Amino acid sequence: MTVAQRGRKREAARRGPGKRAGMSRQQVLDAALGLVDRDGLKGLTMRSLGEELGVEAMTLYHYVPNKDALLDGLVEQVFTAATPALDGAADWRTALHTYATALRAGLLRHPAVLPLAISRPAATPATLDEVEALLGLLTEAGFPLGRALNMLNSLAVFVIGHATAEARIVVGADEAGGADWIAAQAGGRYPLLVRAATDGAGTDDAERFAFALDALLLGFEALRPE
Amino acid sequence: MTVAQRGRKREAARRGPGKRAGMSRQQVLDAALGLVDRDGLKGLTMRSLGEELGVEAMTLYHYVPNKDALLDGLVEQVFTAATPALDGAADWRTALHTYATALRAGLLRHPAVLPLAISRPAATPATLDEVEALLGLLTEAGFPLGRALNMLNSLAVFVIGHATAEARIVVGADEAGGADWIAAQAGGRYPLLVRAATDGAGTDDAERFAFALDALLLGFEALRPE
DNA sequence: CTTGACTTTCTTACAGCATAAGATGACACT
DNA sequence: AGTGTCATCTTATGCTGTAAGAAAGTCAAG
Repeated sequence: MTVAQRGRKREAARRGPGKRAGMSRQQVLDAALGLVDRDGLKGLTMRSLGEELGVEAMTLYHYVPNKDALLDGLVEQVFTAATPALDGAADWRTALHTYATALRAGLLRHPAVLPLAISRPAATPATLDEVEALLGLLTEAGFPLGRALNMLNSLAVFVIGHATAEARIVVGADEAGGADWIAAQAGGRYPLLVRAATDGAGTDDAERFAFALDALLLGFEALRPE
Repeated sequence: MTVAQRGRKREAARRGPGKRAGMSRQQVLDAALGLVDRDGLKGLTMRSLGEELGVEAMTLYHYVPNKDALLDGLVEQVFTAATPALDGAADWRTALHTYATALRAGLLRHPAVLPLAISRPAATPATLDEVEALLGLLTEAGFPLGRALNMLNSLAVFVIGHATAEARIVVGADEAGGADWIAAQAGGRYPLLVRAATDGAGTDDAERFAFALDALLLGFEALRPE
């Protein structure tokens, strides 16, 4: 589509049927992720991905049963890369804090994939390892198993949700929802909102995340049995 | 609610150009929401929506500039309906609790729309009123304005994220991620996860939401200045 | 060295999608 | 009666995912 795309595309070298391009599912996923990062979700079509790899679109169906599976693979990919390695023993509070912070950072490296992430469960070996380890820490600390699981799930939802909200991926993005807009909506009806918008108060994403994360973990602590 | 929503499609009565069908943006949105509730996001096409309303697809472009705007309208619709009316003075804790609980319930009435909701900001009059009121409560309680805004945003993200995760809208849904699956993945590698899965521990969505909400609000309280 | 199965790729084709452009008729004013 | 504006339909275009099958390479067995 763009100049950049033409630059990146492999020289297609007019291959006939039978001539192998030598690909793997992993390469397909990598290329797809790159494409999504560059052109957004809408930029990922079987045709464009094929072009990226110097291959016809239908060839991809040999590595992936259909496009939905490709998207699932993308999410899996992102999660695996974003899941931090937990280095041994720490108290559960700092472990969860580290986990959440690293996960957020990792997810924000591929913002366009996030809308897919919330509705698709990603159970990769990496995440399972992580969850198991964290469950160990939490149960040791006195949380019942079910509650510990709830905590981890909530934390994951929390991080993914925040990351998704931060990366406002509005496809047809042409919004103008600033202070002026709010003020125009109804003059004196929203004094606090207008003040906040003009101040720029409460707009720092990282700060909001840090604050809310602290609050959540503090709340978990407060609700700990014993 | 409307005729279309009840599933009774209008008889298309072969209308010529110029013959009015007498519609409104609101009717279009209502029909679209009904269609999405019934057939899912993929079931909503301009053609199907037109058929639902007894009208050609292109006619819809008179009420909506393009499909993306239609989707935005859908989100707006759902949020407006889901935003609870806040009845006057209460302490901020219970106000936020009520707000979050009602919002979750409202959102879950249209699960298929939720994947759209996280990435699309919905600033409707109803939500603005609500936010302004809650901001009032929070600043009165001693929270700085920026922090109060952060709290509300985080709470919204929290609720939307939870609701979206609850309504697992995997389009090509054919997962089997139960205890057996986890066990099969790696025999004794995930003892806690397997135990949780077989127990069914930590699987109640409503309970998880209630618990995490309590934790978050408790954390907010703990981080309150003064 | 030939044969035949299997794998990977390409080719062609189709139905469905959003939507651009413009024709058509009906109503509200003048 | 004439004119303009609005709501609708008609037609057409270039996308999309993917089904079906042909072609060419690789490889194992006879």
